[in-house]
Amino acid sequence: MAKATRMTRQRRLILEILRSTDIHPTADWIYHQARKHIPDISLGTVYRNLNQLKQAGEIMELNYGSTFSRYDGNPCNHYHFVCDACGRVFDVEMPVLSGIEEEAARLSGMKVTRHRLEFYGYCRECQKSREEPKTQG
Amino acid sequence: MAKATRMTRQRRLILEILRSTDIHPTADWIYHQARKHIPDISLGTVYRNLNQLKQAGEIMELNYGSTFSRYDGNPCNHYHFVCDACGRVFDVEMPVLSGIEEEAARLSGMKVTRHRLEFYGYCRECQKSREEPKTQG
DNA sequence: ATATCTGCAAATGGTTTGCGGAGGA
DNA sequence: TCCTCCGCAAACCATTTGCAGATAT
Repeated sequence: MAKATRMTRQRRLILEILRSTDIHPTADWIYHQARKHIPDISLGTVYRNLNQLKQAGEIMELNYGSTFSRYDGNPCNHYHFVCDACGRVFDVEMPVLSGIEEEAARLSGMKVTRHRLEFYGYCRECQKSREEPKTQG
Repeated sequence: MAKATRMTRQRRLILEILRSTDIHPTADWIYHQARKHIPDISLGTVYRNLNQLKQAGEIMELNYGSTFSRYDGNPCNHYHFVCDACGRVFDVEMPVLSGIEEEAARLSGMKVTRHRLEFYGYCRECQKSREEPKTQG
């Protein structure tokens, strides 16, 4: 049977923080937010709870090329856009592709249980800042 | 102007190793293969060249949830399957989705330059080993 | 009551980097 | 020639973990 878990102050706070933002924060950002409410919470506790919540299917861990993970409080599958310039992650309001997991399963012979789709490029802000300061060619 | 680069023995060997396998190896695996031909090659050199080749668009770095990266000698976009049990990465012979980057750009307002699609589940071998040793309920 | 969780701090481990010497163009 | 690259080894840094005390249930 599954191991029993406790809803501690720390775990509840971390989940609340993650559910109330859409910036896909890093563990460190969550840690600093959490310290505003529980000043002596430790970074280890943040990581332990993020892993526990992930295993429980309450949140998702995102790892898109950077040296650190970001976390998403929305556990339902959806797609992301990652800015190559600033590294920020945004949700893409696109309907989840239907039938694509079945197609991948048929083509590969694997048992497919989920899929992940990400887009890369430049976000609106970074597009702008690339246009303005015309560097000499 | 772009920085000049040299095709050293080490770089050529690393690219050859990566081009001649489809197992999407780790840096360490590449390092051990390379040592068979250049016994005193260093892991640092492997990493430096992998990064250089990646920047040159010759190879791709894959980071799918594990604590380490895997590398792909095929620089053209294609899709992958990652086994949740053994961690191995396989190519999926599925045509690249057309028009999806444009759709994401339209929906999000971002400048989309590329996308990545991954499937997760259990590979053929791991499906088998999950069926056989019936654990008692 | 007691097994899970916490804060603390040290350990881990994949990856990066500074250095002085080597070698590709 | 000379500038990029190499091997070596130490540094880096996000994440994990051992421990002893705290706490949710």
